[in-house]
Amino acid sequence: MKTVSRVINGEPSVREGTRTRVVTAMEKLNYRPDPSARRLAGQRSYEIVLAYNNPSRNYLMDVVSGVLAASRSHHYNLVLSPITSPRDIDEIFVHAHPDGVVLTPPLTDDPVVVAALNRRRLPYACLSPHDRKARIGAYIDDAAAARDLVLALARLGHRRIGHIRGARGHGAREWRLVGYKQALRDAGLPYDPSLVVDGEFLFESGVQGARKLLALKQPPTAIFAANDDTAAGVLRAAAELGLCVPRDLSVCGFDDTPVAGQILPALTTVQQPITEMARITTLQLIERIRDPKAGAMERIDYRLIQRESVGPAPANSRRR
Amino acid sequence: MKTVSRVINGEPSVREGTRTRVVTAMEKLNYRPDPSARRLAGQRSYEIVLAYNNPSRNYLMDVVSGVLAASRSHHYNLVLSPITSPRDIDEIFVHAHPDGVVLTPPLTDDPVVVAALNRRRLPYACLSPHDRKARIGAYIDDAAAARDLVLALARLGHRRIGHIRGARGHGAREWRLVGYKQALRDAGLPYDPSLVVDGEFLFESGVQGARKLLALKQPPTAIFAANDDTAAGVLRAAAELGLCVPRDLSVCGFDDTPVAGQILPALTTVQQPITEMARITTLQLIERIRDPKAGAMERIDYRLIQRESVGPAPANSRRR
DNA sequence: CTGAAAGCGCTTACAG
DNA sequence: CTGAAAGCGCTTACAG
Repeated sequence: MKTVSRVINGEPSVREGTRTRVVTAMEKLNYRPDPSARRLAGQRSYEIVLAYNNPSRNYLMDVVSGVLAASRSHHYNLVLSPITSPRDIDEIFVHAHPDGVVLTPPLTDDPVVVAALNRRRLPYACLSPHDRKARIGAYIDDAAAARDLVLALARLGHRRIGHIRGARGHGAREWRLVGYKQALRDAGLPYDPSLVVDGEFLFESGVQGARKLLALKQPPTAIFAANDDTAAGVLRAAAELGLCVPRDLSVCGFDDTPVAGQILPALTTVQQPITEMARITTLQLIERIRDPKAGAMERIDYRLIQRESVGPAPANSRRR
Repeated sequence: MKTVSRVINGEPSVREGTRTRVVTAMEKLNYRPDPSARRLAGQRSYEIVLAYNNPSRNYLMDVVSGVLAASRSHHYNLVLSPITSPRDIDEIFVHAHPDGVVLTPPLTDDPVVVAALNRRRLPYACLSPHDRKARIGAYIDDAAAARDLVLALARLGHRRIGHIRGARGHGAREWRLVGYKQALRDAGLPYDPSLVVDGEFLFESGVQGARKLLALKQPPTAIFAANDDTAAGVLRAAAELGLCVPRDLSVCGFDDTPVAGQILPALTTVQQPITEMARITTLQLIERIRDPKAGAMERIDYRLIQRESVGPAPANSRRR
């Protein structure tokens, strides 16, 4: 019995001949280990919780695909845990006794959540956290991507470039602002705080933010929205004001969600491979479950996507 | 022991006083039944599989929310099962031994899938199937909703109304065409097959379909797209042709996805409460798991959403 | 490297 | 209505 168990779980100390005989017999009998029995006897759940409170459906489904792929390939089950409030992080454990947790932003940087996990000594991995040190998971270099985007605007002659920020608590909010400022420095443009307004990664914050920016005495000729939904809101506000994009105003987003390619004009944006990032994050978690010292924070490549929403700065603005 | 088990599982034959004593003790000890042990001893998984092959992320996440809500409230776990090919329906059972399955379109009407489930005598419920008889689950009256939409176009003076259909295999594709034809009859308009083109519920099919329709000798003045993504594609094609919506062309979609309210112009569409429908569908499944004769097919209400993409028919078209 | 025993924490008959 | 026994199908020590 123990020998068969060893073969199933890929443990050492089984002679090759014995292993082969066991595997052959398993195939012949079409034997599948009973998950419930393994869990009960082994005192582990083989469950991975995906904790989320991110409202974006597109983002979440891409994450789910990646987590699912990684967990299945290692015989883990996925348990979805929408977190209504970070204080309710413990409600996870009512529905599951997971072997590990995958955190999505902004839960990745929520002190209450992280403390609860640490207290239980439960392994966890983070997708796109703000704080990348002492964490395992995956991320893209948001700052570099934002810098590339804004630098491209500057090269097209834009001198006043607005930024509508992401939602508080999201690491991406901070890193994308860092990249924005870096690009201004690199392009020799001044940093004007009035050109940076708050946002929430939502369509509505794009509308509000753009209205505020475009009402300035010296309005921007380009707006870098923290994500595509926000950028879509900017397009809406621009249309309301009778501005033509990109002739009168350049706009860029971030994420390359489906809407980015479908909206008019199509958005220049940054593509991040969310499914792949989620898969890698989950793989790190699984390594850590096996060995508390294993797992790393992996950097994943992003890609700039050039579409219709960006053009040269209006001629009159250049003369200023 | 048996008595406690009865209390936990809400079974009869426990004196009220005894029940209270058990419940009090459970709370005092913060006792939670071990799911693995229940599964092993009870020979059931307490798992519900959500099977899907629908590419729309928005739709799927709404479905997940509803299925999750219903299954949690009845102590079931949700297992996500993306079905690459209907022939691979059996791959579900590699990862789970579910007590029941929730089917989403177009799997709801896939004969291979349904046959596999019947063969295993596994309870299942359907969300928006084409065939509503002999099924349990939830649906909206797609035909009535489509009829309302198209009738509204006719009342605005449109006499040539195009339709871009949904994807093959989806019940909604058929029912929405039924409603379209019904509206034409009700409005006394002829049915012209050249005004109905194929589609796949995708942005790209909207672009292609609209190009085809607008290239007709007598092009339509209004297009009813089978869903919002398709309608977004229609807007794109219209813009390419220099047509102004709704002045030159009226467009309506279906589903009221986020893009419907964000696109320019915002789409007139039908809102269906997908999360609620998924919740009800799962509840039907849970009833059927308990009793093979229980469960029903519930009709859920839809709502017409009037926005900017629909207007009166162009004056010259009325003179025809 | 392999086998026999004990036990994971419940549910299911079954006896009272 | 309640209790004691057996068993669900594995894994974990432990002996050889």
